[in-house]
Amino acid sequence: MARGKVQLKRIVNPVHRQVTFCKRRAGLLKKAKELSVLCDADIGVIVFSPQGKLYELATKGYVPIHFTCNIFI
Amino acid sequence: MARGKVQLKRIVNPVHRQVTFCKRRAGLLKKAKELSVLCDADIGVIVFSPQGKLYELATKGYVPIHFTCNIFI
DNA sequence: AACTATTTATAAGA
DNA sequence: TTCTTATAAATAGTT
Repeated sequence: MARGKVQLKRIVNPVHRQVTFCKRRAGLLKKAKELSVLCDADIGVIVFSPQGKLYELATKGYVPIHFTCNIFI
Repeated sequence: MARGKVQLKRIVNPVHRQVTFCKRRAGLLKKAKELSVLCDADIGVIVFSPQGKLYELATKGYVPIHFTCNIFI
């Protein structure tokens, strides 16, 4: 986005990919929380790394989403 | 964000809130899809309106998230 | 982990 | 209510 347009395909370089993953994961969470507050909505964001690790969850009132989705997927 | 900073609290005006909900919901989904593609991650985004209606889901490979979360939450 | 140059998202307006 | 545009926010590349 900044110094160069984003190419919408998998980032090949592992270091670059990891950095982008962290940055954009934080950005996505922030956006989700903003939407939740601004519009009075409940939102769950579930992110899995390629290794299948559950990374985060943003929700306003549904804590059970965490466990439910984690178990059944 | 544009013509005026965002106030991070519930938008009182229903029309304004609905418009913002639609716009930001689309934005959140786009961001989720980008993160998924760029970083090879699986992501689920679940949005409930204040009335409890399930609005969308963005995921790369886990269609079952839809049904699972919808049922158990 | 900080810093910008830019791109992207979007609030307000048309 | 879809389109525009001025501006805020996110972030790619860099340090």
